[in-house]
Amino acid sequence: MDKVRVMIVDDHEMVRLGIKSYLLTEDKIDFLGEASGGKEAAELARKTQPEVILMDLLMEGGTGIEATKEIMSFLPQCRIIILTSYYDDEQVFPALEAGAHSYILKTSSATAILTAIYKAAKGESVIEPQVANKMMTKFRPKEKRLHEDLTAREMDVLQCLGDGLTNQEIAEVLYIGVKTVKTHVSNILSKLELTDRTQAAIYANRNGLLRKST
Amino acid sequence: MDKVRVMIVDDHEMVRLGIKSYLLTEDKIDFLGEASGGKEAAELARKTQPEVILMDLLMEGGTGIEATKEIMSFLPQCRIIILTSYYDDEQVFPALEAGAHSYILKTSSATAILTAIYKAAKGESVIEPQVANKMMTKFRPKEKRLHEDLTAREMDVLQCLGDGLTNQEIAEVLYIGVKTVKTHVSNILSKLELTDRTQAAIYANRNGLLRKST
DNA sequence: ATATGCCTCCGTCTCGAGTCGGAGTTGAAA
DNA sequence: TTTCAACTCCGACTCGAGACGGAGGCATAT
Repeated sequence: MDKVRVMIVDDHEMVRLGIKSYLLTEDKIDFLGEASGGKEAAELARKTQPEVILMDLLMEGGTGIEATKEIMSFLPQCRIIILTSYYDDEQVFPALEAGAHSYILKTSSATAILTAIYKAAKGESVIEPQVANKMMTKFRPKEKRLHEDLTAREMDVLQCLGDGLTNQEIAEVLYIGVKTVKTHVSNILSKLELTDRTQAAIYANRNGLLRKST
Repeated sequence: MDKVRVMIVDDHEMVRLGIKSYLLTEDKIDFLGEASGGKEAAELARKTQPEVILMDLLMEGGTGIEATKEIMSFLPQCRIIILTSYYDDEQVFPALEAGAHSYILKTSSATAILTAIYKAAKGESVIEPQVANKMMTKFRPKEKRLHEDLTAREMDVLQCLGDGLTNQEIAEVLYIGVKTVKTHVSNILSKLELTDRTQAAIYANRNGLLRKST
């Protein structure tokens, strides 16, 4: 069997150093190079055509998700292993949707990561048990992303609710009548299956649906 | 000048590898060893008497805070540099109170970390600008921890508010009358300088004041 | 041309939320 | 013992919230 062609993407120089120093001691690994950001990663992947990419999720200037999508678009046979620090990351799903192949934690031992690389090269997925649990809990259809049924205007109102504004205040912010605000609020509560504005405010806060100007 | 005696504490094997591989190339660094947890760190520190310790904040089985406290108790002249992944960490203050000397992010370059080590050895502190900003925002007296004026019972009610319960539901949960709940809610709004339960619910959610059973 | 969906607004009605003032109980501190 | 803070409860009052039904304007799709 040939060497496995691997590249690393991570904005933490230390993490790159750590992985690299380990990979270089393995004679079945062909270390192609490293990148510190999404754009750089795509370029490097285009040049070196890796079989496996170790990709950090959280990077400054664009997440690993976008990089994953881009790379998958021109290198679909490439196996991308997501490396992340926390298992309660909200980005597990987007990552897997983007085409990530495995999802492992940085707390894993170096040997576990090596194993993941070899498995990925053979087409096998590696998902941490902790991450798998999160996935299962997220798969309940109800609580998933209920607010995507909202219209644009309703989203505006919901964001105001998340800031604790009264109907009157919302009306002033959005330049509409109080009655109109009430209509929107009623529709929001109905669509989100909630009973009052307080629960809507909590929903907005827990799902990060807030105005930027806050 | 003598070599700087340094040890590493981190439960991520890769991070230890990365830092170690870098430190070993520096001839002004005397690398004493590494530990993966708080207890192990304290033992190693006792044996090797390091001048500088690079300590991860988030570790399985006890945070770096406790380890920092323990080490400072028998090695007060030791400079402990906290290494963390995120700057919005709630543990900045506890860490500094525990005796941490510097607070830098893992996103820092390897050279920046080296600089921090040398500065720490000379007694200088290094605080990331992002962390410093967080500190400043936390220091504003108003918005600081306004909810610590609340009584125990009021905290109970606030936690229920944070879950979106009505007065009636809160009364049932806490085995008290609705009127009593109203009294508590009024006092809470007054103490937190808010106008209605919705804002209280937002406050509770943004400050992590929620019931564990949720 | 008709239909559909969204945004806007109106009036009415009910009900929970919140304020205000007052009051009894307990337990701990002075 | 007295004092004080916290928890509890009451009644009466005001007001915003939310439900419900109805309606017109406007854009897009069919």
